[in-house]
Parts: sequence; C-alpha cells; structure tokens
Amino acid sequence: MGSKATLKNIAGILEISISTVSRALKDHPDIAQETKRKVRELAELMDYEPNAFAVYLRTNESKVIGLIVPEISNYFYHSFVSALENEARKKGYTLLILQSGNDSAVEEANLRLCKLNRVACIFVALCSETRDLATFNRIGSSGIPIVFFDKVPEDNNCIKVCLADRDIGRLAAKTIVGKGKKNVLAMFGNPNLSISRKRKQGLTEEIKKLTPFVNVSTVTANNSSEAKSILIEAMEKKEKPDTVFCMSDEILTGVIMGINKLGLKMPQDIAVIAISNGFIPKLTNPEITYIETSGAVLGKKAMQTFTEILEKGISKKLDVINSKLVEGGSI
Amino acid sequence: MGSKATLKNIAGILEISISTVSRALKDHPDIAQETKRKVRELAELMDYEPNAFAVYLRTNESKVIGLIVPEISNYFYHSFVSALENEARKKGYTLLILQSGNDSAVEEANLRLCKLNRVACIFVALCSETRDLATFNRIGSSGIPIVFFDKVPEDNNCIKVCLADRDIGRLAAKTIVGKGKKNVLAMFGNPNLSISRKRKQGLTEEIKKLTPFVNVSTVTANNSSEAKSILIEAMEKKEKPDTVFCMSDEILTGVIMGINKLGLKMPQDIAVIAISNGFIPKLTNPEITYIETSGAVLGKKAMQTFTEILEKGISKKLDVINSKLVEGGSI
DNA sequence: AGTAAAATTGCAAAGGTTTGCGATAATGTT
DNA sequence: AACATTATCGCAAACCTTTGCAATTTTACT
Repeated sequence: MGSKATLKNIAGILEISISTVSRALKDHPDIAQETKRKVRELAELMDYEPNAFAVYLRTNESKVIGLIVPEISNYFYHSFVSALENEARKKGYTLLILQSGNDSAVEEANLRLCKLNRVACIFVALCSETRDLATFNRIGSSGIPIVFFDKVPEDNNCIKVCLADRDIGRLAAKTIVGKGKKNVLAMFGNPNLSISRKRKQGLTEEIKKLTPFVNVSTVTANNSSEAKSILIEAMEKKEKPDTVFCMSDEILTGVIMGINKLGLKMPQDIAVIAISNGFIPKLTNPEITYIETSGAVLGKKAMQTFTEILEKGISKKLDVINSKLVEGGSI
Repeated sequence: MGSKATLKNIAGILEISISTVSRALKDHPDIAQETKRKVRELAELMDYEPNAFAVYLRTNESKVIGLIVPEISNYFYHSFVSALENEARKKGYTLLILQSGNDSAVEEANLRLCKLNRVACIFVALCSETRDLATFNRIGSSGIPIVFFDKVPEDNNCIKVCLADRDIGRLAAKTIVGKGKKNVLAMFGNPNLSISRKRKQGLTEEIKKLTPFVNVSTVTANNSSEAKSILIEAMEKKEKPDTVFCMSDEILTGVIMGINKLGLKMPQDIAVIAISNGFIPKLTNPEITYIETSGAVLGKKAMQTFTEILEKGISKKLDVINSKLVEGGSI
C-alpha cells in the first residue's frame, strides 16, 4: 500500500536500473528474458500503470482526441460520437468531448482547452454563430490537426468530412416532385452554415430544374419551437402547403409537435419529408420518410481521415459520404 | 515560430530565472510589479500556455473529470452530461466522457483509463451487466473519488446521487389507480439494476396498498425492440392491458412504435404512462403523461457532491432528488 | 554609518518516463 | 589466448513546471 507503483520503485525493489525496467515492460530486445519475467511479474503485482502525464511530457504527444460539437444532445452527433469513440478506443485514444452550446466564445475556450491538453487531433462541428476562423487557423498551424465534420467552413484549405449536402437536397426534391406535390414549405437551419445553404440550394434548384409547377417557400427555423410555430402559422393560411421539408431532426421535432397540435394526418393533410438520422422518424404513425444521414458512418470516416493525417501528413482534404432515402409513409 | 513558449524560453529572453517567471505569471507577492509586467507582456506575445502535463506531473492533480455511462445517446444522460459539463467548466474542469456500451469489460477498461489519466473524480452510471464492483473499490481506495449516479450499486458504502426511484414508482401507481385503470402491463429494464427493482417495488406495492382490484403484470424489456414486441404480443391476447407503464425512455420508444404499428389510440385503446426526461413524450398525440426525471438537476447535484468531497472529504453519501408528474393526455 | 527588516530573485530538487550512448559481461571465432 | 561479437544493462539528460529555502538587493531605522 505504501509506495506507489512507479518505475523507480520497481527498479528499487529488483535492484536494477529504471531504464531496464522501462525497457523490460516494453519488451525491448536488449533485455534478457529472465529479467523481463521478473519485472513483469512485479509490475503486475504492484498494479503498475505508467504515469500518463510523465509519458506525455516526455514524448510530447498525448493519446487524447478533442471533439467539439455545438450540442451532444442531438441524435446525429450522438451516433457520430459513438462511432468515433469506438474507433478511437481501438487505437488507444481517449475522447475529450466538449460542447460549445452554439456559443462562439465557449467554442474558442474549448479550443484552447484542447491545445492545453496537447490533444493529438481536434474534430470540430462548427456552431452556427462562428464566422471568425482565426483561432482555428492559429491552432491548426501550431501543429494540431483539425478535422471539420458536418458543420464545416466554406474554405477549402482545410480538412473536412461531410455529407453530400447538395445531393441530399436534390434527392429530397426528386422525391417531392415524384409524389406530385405542388406546394412545399421547406425549413432550414441557420443560413450562416454551409450545410443549410447547400441543402437549400440542392432542393430549390433541383425542383426548378424538374418542373415549373411546384411552388417552394423556404424559411429559417433556428430551433424546434420556431419550426413548430412556423408550421402552425403556415397551415392557417389560405394557400397552405401540402408538403413540409425538414432539413434536420431538430426541425422535424418541432414539425411533429405542430402536426400533433393541429391534429393533422400524414400524408393526407400534410406530407412530411426530412433529413434525419432515423430515430425520430420511427416514432410517428405513419413513419416519416427521410434521407438518412448516418453519424456513425461519418464518425468512422473522420477517424480514418485522422489516421491518414498521421501517416501521410496531409493538410487539406474533402471527404464526402452519400445518403439514401428511407421510405416511411409520410409522403 | 522557432522556440516554443515555455517558462524556460521566457526566462532566457528576459534573462531572469525560471522560477521568477513562474511566480510572476501567478501574481505571486514576492515578485516586483515591473518584473511581472515584463513577464506578462512577453508571455502574452509568445502565446504562452502552461504545459498541462508538466503541471499535472508536478502537482499530481489533474483538472479532468471522468464520466462513464452505458450510452450517451439517451436523453437522460444527455441532459445529465450537459449539466455536468457546464458546472465543470465553471470550475475549470474538463470532462472525459466514456461509454461502456453496457459491456462490463469496456466499463473496466474505461475505469483504468480514468485512473491512468489521474482524473480528479469519476462519475459512473453502471451498466446493467455489472455485478462485480471490485475494480471500483480498488480505484476508490486508491484515492480517486467515485460518484455513482442513476444506475448505482446497492451497497451503501459509497457516494451516490440518484432519483427517488421508489417514490417515482409510487407516484405512477397513484396516477394509474386514480384514473380507474384495471389491467396494467408494466415494463422494466434489467432487474440487475437497483433502479429497475426499486421502481418496480414502488409501483407494485403501492398499487396493492391502494386497491385489490387492479391487476399488474410486470415484464422485463431490455431494449426498445423488445418492448415493442412485448406490447404487440400483449395486445393480441384476450385479456389485454388497458394501461402500459414504461420505466424508461428506451422502453417508451418501443411502446410508441408498437402502438403506431397496431394503429391504437391513446388513451382509449391503451393508456400510457412513463418515466422520462420529457423529450419523447412531447412527440406523440396526445402527449404522454410522464414522471419527470431531470438529468440536468441530477447533473448539478452530482457536481455539488464532488465539491463537497473535495472540501469535506466524505466517502459515503446518498443524495436523492425528487420528481414530479407531467400530464399529457395518454392516460 | 551600521544594522535590521523587507523586498526581490535564483538555486536546485522533485515529479515519472523515455532514450541515445557508453559500459560491462558473456559468448564465439581463429 | 587474443580478439571480435553479441547480449545485457546502467548513466544521465531531457520534457516543463512548482516550490522550499537560501541569496541577494533594497529600504528603513537608529
């Protein structure tokens, strides 16, 4: 109980040098089998674990990965985080998860925290507020690689893994037009994010391309309750939409609540199509038709990108993953 | 660019000693104002940040808090994590979030990781599998305080913050009886967890106490899809339940899907009451009546407990927070 | 001016690990 | 037997910070 398990103590007891103990524990070829055996046995007995800080200090690289997201409580990020964590564990890394809460100041604080902890890499989904990427660039050039995902900057001079947002929008457009809908209310998140703009572009342009007879009105809903009230208001008008498009789970949530409040039936009273991770669409009756954006796949991709960075030392890259339509009965 | 920002470098440039620089940066009273000014200016300029590992190594305490949960993708833990993270940040701590994925082996690996990183404290929600608490005890006695929350061990010789699970069960019982229900299907999670047993006890005992005329059949549903199929099966029987009780969001999710699949109406065809964090109940029509278990409140409490540990050095404690009924229209 | 007290600074060790290089001991070769 | 290899091991520096204590300088006081 008394003495802590350190190399020094082990060395003391065995009356050999610290370096020999260190090497024995790493199975270094210089060390005799017999010595290795004794060291390993004692280390086991003493429940030795290397002091991570000392190792970090000496080797100057930590086995920690920083992850900064606006909100973990979001099914998409959830699945992303889970996937990333699994992959990271396999490679011996630990995840430092930080939330920016859609506040640029907190985001910056988190960034500093990552730097302070000398993380091996930072994965970032920007918060919608963020306009100034100076801090990111500073950190990036200080040697810590940054991988942006999902909510990525416009700039191409960085590493990004993201969804094929424009294609997703187009796929939604095709589905809507295919079902013969005429009047679409399309809800998007903060236009500051490229993810919002691209999805919107994809949707509106594709519809225009396909047919001149479908009317699309786009609106911005910053959160669930905004989406809910926008829907309710829209349904009270004379020319009410026959279809509502939700670019995210957050918006979809609000729309569902609005539909319930008004007692509407899908798809008769209103058709719904969303971009989603798939959890919420399964909770309604009928289930909601959605374009699947798998956080899990993206997470895996992100980790792959990280290993590529380590091996090849790239500093700019764009990875895109595709999505597919999952039919419920809401449209 | 060339030289890194360390105390040594700053000292070298200013031609003073490292210790003076260190003290100047911490506003130590021994250092002259003029010196402090110069040091601070240069430090600012060089973008100096103390090397966290060196600090940890020297002071032997890290500003990191470990958090181990079965799954983050669970609204209850979400809100818990968010709250805890906020509180932690205020006090300068960082959260190391680890998922055990309901696998005891992973849980243990995570525990070791926490120890390895010399975290200041570990918050744990046990996974349902875990029976052996030896590792926890070992770590606990090695100086790292452990705070159990939500899914806590039975043993009272530790620190726990949890919900008033029996009371929650009783509250549900009262509501069910008050609504004149006669035939209850009550679904619980893994009975290995005290949380399941206590909720079940509270519910069944209270109903028995209140009236002999209500029939309760309890079942175990380990996940959403099990809950779904249990419900569907039950509704096909002759003596089908008029009410279903769900002890968690996970189970509730399955039940909702089952209800949708069968096209049932709440509360006419089947009444529903759940224990939930409140997100999912708002998505149905009518909304689901639930007993609110706030992860946010629990998270705050947990952090308070941690500060108490630091200040007073307690090693056993039980904190309980109460819940309230939120009426939807599902019962 | 001489001494005491206060203000300011530096020395050096400690914390635990990694690693290049040199030292020693054991074995093999001619 | 003399030398060359090879197998083992230890020394000591480095990573960066904190901190007790001693050293030095400045200021105050008689």
